[in-house]
Amino acid sequence: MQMEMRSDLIVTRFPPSPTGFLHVGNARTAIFNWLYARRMKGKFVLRIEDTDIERSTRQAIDTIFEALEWLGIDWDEGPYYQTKRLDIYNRYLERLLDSGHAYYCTCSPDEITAMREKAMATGGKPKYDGTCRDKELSKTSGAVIRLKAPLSGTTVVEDVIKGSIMFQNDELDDFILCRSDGIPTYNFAVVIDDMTMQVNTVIRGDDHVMNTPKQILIYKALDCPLPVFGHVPMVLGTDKSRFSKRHGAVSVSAYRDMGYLPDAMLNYLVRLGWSHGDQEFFTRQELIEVFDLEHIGRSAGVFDSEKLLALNADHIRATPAEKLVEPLEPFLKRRGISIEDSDLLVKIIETLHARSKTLDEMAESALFYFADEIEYEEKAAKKFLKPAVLDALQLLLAQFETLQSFSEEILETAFKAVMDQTGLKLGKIAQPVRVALTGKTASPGIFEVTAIIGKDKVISRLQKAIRYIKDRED
RNA sequence: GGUCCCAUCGUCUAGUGGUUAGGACGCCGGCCUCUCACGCCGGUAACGGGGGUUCGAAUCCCCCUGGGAUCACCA
Repeated sequence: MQMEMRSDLIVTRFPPSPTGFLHVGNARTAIFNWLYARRMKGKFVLRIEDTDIERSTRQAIDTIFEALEWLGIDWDEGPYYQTKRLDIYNRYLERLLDSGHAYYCTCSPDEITAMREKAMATGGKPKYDGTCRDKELSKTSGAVIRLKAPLSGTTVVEDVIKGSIMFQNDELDDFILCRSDGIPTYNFAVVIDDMTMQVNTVIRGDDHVMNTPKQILIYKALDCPLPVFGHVPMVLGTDKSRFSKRHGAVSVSAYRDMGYLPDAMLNYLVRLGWSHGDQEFFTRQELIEVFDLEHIGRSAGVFDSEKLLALNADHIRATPAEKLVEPLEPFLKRRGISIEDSDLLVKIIETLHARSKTLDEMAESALFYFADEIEYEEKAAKKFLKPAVLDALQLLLAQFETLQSFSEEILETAFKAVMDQTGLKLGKIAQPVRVALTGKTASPGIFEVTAIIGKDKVISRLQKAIRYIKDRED
């Protein structure tokens, strides 16, 4: 094979077909390709495989772009669209026809089906029988173009992940390169695209291994150097079948909407099927620095949403509160809350930081800070808003009313004073106050909560609690 | 069914002939503590089966079993 002087620049690609949302499994192969390109200081190209005109939609394309953008995956070249490259495919088709590596076939779909069924019935392989292979037909409308594939010998896929995989050529048949409507088929378009886009590293899903020998045959017919192939194992659901809707959320956007951080998603998806010793947590930058193809595993992996959730919590915790303001906003807005004071929001986030596994959960937990009126959880009120704490609450209210500053330190001394006066321990006072201020039995620290809610609201919430207790006393 | 791939705790995995088989998620205890979390400490749990090779196999070979992928004018 002729080796022209090509640079050793690594070129990878991600070629989604726009027939739906971005599936996490596809996202993972996109991530592998992207990370490898970044790691190798190479190039990552995006290509839209829209030759299935029936099922491809503009909306799907936009959804995929959005999901990639959210994940922080950027591309250096493209997006290319296969439907805009028809003339390029035709040029190579001509070349194959001229060199005798391809031929026109006029067998009808019905005839093909018939020969396939016949072969099945007689125990043979359901392949095209080569009826038109040597007829040297010329172009006619309705004809397809087939590859004149070798009848014997072997084709070996040197896979960087799986090792070498050998196929007998007689298992393959003269598959179609170009459909009767002039649109190239997947296997042909992929090869021409990868070739002309200088893609030299093809990392893709396991489900493509059976296509690879066919594609290699096309490369060879064109006398072109082969790219490096690497087939990554599939993502499975808990029942070990291909990860799909019935297992739960499968689209990247769904996880975005549930309040996952893109870096957590990235981290999880990469770690599913790739490892770096015992390390579990990776920042985006770390991944770019250490990702490699050698440590991609050979076996399929089950998508574990529990682990993703835990990892998301880790990433939330590792993100400074200021950086969470923007991503959190949509989740607040969804609950009718819009924040003009981002300093306040930072303080709020700091109290929820270690307590939230998702942004959605964080927004939900933050609700009491903004409420005009606190609704008590029934059990909480019943357990803590009792006459026995009335004195303490009233004393605390009196303390608060005299306070000029509402800092955590000063608040703490106010609580101390009430503890001394009543002889109650902090826990006995903090819980009723917590219910009064948040409506719940669990919340961030009582001093920070009190400080953030602020004097006016704290006083009115305390007054409401006192009234509540008195009302029930009667 | 043909072809191809895969096989370590429930799950993600480390491991590349000699380890008390390690880590993480989950789960179960404990500590911390104003609640809930976080954090910390501890525990639970795995080499699918059978043959080889070898002084010695999770590691190498074969068979079986089990799982998965794919067999289109879809990608």
